[in-house]
Amino acid sequence: MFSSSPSPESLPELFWAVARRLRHTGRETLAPFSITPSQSRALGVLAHHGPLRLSAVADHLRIAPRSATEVIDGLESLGYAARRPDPDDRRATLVSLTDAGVAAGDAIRAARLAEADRIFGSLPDDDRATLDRILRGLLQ
Amino acid sequence: MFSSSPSPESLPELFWAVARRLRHTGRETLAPFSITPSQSRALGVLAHHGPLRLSAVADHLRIAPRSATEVIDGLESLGYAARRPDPDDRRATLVSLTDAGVAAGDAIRAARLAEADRIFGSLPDDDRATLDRILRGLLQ
DNA sequence: GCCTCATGATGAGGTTACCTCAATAAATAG
DNA sequence: CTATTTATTGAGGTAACCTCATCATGAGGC
Repeated sequence: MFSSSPSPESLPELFWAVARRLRHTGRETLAPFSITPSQSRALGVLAHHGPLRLSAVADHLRIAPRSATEVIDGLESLGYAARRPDPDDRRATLVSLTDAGVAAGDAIRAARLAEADRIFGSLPDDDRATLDRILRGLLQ
Repeated sequence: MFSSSPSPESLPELFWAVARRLRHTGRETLAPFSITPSQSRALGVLAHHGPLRLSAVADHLRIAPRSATEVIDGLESLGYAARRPDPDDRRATLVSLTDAGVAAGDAIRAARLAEADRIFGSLPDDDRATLDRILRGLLQ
């Protein structure tokens, strides 16, 4: 059905080929939790920072505030997050994880760790360290 | 407006941070051509393979045939591609690049090369080779 | 030649993850 | 007290995919 893909010849192409593979296994990791990638990112942010305003969630996810509303809507309908008014500012809404949300966050984190290990764990230690160093360099 | 991003602590996170940067500069590279990334991919495929059936384009892009129809619609409305009936099969449509399409393809290719050089060219030669080797390993 | 089944493209309609712009309410500065 | 700013959300839009149904054509069996 699909043409055989030629092995990528330039670094960007190679990089994107690996990204595609990572995205694919990432989707598989998330599938059992029936959570979307962006919801899982938001869940991670809330697990890490505790209750946040919607605008703060948007900030951390680097998306528009309006988009954070949607992501949190999703998490709320899954029973993983809850909104409550910010006692300090009646315009604002605080989002926090429910117990189920915390549990899901832990499970997803564990699954992600296993996934990372499955993919990057195949590399020898020094390659992992080198990859880390080079990628960090590409980030400036 | 945005929170300062913490430096990623795991390889996948690091990888995605680099991907985000690459995607961003990729968008900037493509912007002057007012072509979308998927249209540019299709243009590349047509430049490389010559006239193709829509289904073959879909194959190379690894998308559903129906989606190739849309991408080619876009390229056609930009004046970069043209449809004509396949003389060998009256069900099929051949897509080929117009002169403008070929020119745009060349310009985009050059811009992409410059972009890759700007990003990966900052690495020392041996790092580039090592990155190439490690990424290839991650592809299996 | 006719019938059935496979194939190529596309219409209709859906999804995800974003976006902008406008509205509303509440806070704050002058 | 008024003007401006801020926090969230409704309305509506986009890109890049998808599936399913439709329609024409091609190809094989008899």
